[in-house]
Amino acid sequence: MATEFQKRVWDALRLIPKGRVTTYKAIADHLGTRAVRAVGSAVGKNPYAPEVPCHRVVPSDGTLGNYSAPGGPKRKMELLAAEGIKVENGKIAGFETLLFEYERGREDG
DNA sequence: AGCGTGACGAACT
DNA sequence: TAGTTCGCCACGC
Repeated sequence: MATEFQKRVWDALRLIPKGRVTTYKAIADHLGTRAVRAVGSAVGKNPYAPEVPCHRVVPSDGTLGNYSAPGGPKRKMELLAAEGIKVENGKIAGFETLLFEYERGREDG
């Protein structure tokens, strides 16, 4: 079994719509933490790989980042391509456009 | 309880 | 623009 923190992360990944991508920063902020490291670490420990779209998570840099799964970042790129997300030169095509953000109940905009 | 590491981020040089 | 460094929180030993 995993810790509560990890479950928070994996649950957040499931909120990512298909054909979209999010950033570790967004998740970290969504969880209320500032350590994107802790998030990435939890994502990497994601045992529900096919159930949790960990491949839809990318750094704020717009790059693929890393991938612990058997295949490496290359496999991650193919997974994104299967979602309709194209990757060029190891970076997300239209990253800022496909970027998905979590709602925080903001009303001021 | 303390030290080192990690699927990152932002600032500095 | 590119490379390097510190900080962050949680996990494992």
